[in-house]
Amino acid sequence: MLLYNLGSILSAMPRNRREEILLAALDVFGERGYTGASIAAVAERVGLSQQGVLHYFPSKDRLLAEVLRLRDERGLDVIALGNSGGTVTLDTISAIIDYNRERRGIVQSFTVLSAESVLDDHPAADFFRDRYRESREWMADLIRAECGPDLPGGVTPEQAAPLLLAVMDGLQQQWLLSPDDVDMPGLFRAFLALLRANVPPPAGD
Amino acid sequence: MLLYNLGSILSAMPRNRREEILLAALDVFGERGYTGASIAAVAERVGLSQQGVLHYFPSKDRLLAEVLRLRDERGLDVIALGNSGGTVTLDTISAIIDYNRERRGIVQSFTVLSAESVLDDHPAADFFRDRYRESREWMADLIRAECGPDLPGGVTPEQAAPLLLAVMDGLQQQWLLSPDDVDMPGLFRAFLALLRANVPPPAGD
DNA sequence: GCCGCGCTACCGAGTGATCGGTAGGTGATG
DNA sequence: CATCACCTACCGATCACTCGGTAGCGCGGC
Repeated sequence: MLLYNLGSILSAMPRNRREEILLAALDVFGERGYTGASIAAVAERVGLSQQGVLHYFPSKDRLLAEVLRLRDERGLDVIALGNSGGTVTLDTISAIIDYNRERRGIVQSFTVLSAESVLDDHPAADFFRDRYRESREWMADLIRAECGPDLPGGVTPEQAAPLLLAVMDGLQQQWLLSPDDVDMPGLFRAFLALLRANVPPPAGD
Repeated sequence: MLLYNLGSILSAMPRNRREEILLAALDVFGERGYTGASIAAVAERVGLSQQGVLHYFPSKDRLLAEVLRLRDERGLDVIALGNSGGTVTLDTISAIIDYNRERRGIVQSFTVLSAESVLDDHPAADFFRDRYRESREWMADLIRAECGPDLPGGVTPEQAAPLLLAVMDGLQQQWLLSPDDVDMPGLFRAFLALLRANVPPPAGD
């Protein structure tokens, strides 16, 4: 579910130490997972001591929270940026996935963190639970607007929405493991083709 | 020691220590992830010392490897169980997902471990990479056998296979976070309906 | 029958490394 | 003189893993 989370934010030069740390932390979380990551590793990446990082963020949990908050704040801009002025469509999302293929680190960070969040008492659980809920609603609206209320096979937009998010997540998972075997953008477009297939409704109507 | 005898009397199925450890490890890995899990936690769950566990499995990596092997065996059992003697179909997979809903711990273990495997140098990376590759081929065959070579929207079975696996994984992710909001089996069947939208339902039976 | 011998199944104690986090300081800037 | 930025030093906990045992069991020899 890497929708808001595009990489363009990260390529920008960090303005201050705080932000520098947040960017490094996102990288490290993506490489080792939240549990496996250490504050010291983040510190090393920005040329600080571990306590230097703790000066800006009082705990590892808070650091994670701020990393996620940063993506939330900035990510919405990116979608607006992706199709300047127009409405978001399924093709916009498709374009985002195209772009994601070149930002493996970011994809991995969010895939890892969201998957890890299902662990017992994980500090990011609420974040991702809310995020999925919002995304499902948003996607259902988007699908209905584009495909109408009736999808092939009698599927509803409310059903298609979690399926679409699942496809995004699942494809990222497979792509991260075998980038050469899995054509993530092509497969996502194939899924869109399933949604948009013109199939005569089974019975009357 | 009398304790051993007592233990085997109390447990319904007197399994050996190795297997006991593997089952406990699967649980612990599912709850804390591989990185976050400790050998000591596994040991405590089976009433051994940490060194007792290391007596059976020389390292944490090896323990993980054996756990995954066990899970694969069990998974095959479930498939065989789901349709005794017959060929595996998409509905068989659907039945497995029904069954999985009542086995949250197992689903979580496997979801967490597979997601974690995309981390750099993760010991389960090869396992899951191979497993996905095999599953994609197997699923493509299965879809072709059931839906023919042409799916709605011009999608091929080779495209539908990774999509189906992605849907399974992604739905598990959402379901684990919000079990009450996500009807995993129903949504999976909705995806199957998308795949079968233009094929007439099989006659007979 | 019982005695030693090797084998399995563990455990207690400890290794060095690393973890997240605290306490208290220093030096530069204002 | 105060505040910020960041440090050294340290803490207790925990990590995977090693070492060196010991207790019980089966087995062969006498």
